[in-house]
Amino acid sequence: MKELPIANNMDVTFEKYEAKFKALADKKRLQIMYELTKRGKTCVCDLADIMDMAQSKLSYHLKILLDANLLIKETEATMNYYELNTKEVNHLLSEELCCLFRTDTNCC
Amino acid sequence: MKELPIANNMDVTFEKYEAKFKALADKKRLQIMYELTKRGKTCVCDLADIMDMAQSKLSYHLKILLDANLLIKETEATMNYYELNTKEVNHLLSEELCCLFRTDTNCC
DNA sequence: GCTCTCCATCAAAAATATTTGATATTTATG
DNA sequence: CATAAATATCAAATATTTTTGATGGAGAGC
Repeated sequence: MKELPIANNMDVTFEKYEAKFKALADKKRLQIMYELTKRGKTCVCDLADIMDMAQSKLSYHLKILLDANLLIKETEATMNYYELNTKEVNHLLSEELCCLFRTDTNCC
Repeated sequence: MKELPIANNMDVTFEKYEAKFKALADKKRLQIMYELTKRGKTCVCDLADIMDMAQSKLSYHLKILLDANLLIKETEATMNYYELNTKEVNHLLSEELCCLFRTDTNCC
């Protein structure tokens, strides 16, 4: 029976948050979050205009945010809509960051 | 006179948070934060033992956290002590993350 | 069925970040 | 003063992430 270092049971936790912070660790992705906070549910094509970003590049960044569970995706016909995963963002970020990346009733 | 895109005044903000989230976006660095949350002010040599990490590598990661203002550094003689920048961490992270990376009176 | 729009995915290239081992700096100690 | 301990920094090697342009699939309209 292999002994594990004490901190090892935390590894899964660290990995989980690593993924989430990695997703947030990019200017462009923060701007995507910001735009979605302001605009609510938005399709990729509109977002491509707003962000002035090549479509494949935008898809790449959206996927990273989606995989981190920071966004929610909905498909309607040929269009894909993305919106903020408010619950997850609120779980992660402070009240003070709400103006930027959170949508709350009692904030700001 | 050059016109700036509307979102440009936010760029500085996005860059600021990009740097902070980048610093948090690493398993090892999250573990450093965790250890410092538990232990308080700790010298690099002790941290190297705890983290089981080469000294130059540890210094590299500490510098990233320090540059992001997530840690505070104090020099005493030949030893360098690091501790959590509680204020900054609290400004960034949610209450729910306090058990891991925040030191608060009324938390957990 | 053909063509168009919307969007994800892929592979190659480019850019960044991390690791490693060596070296330099500072202070303490004999 | 010589040496040792603690730590930062540097440069080269690796590894990871991001960008780019091309390709393909799915639904809508003709």
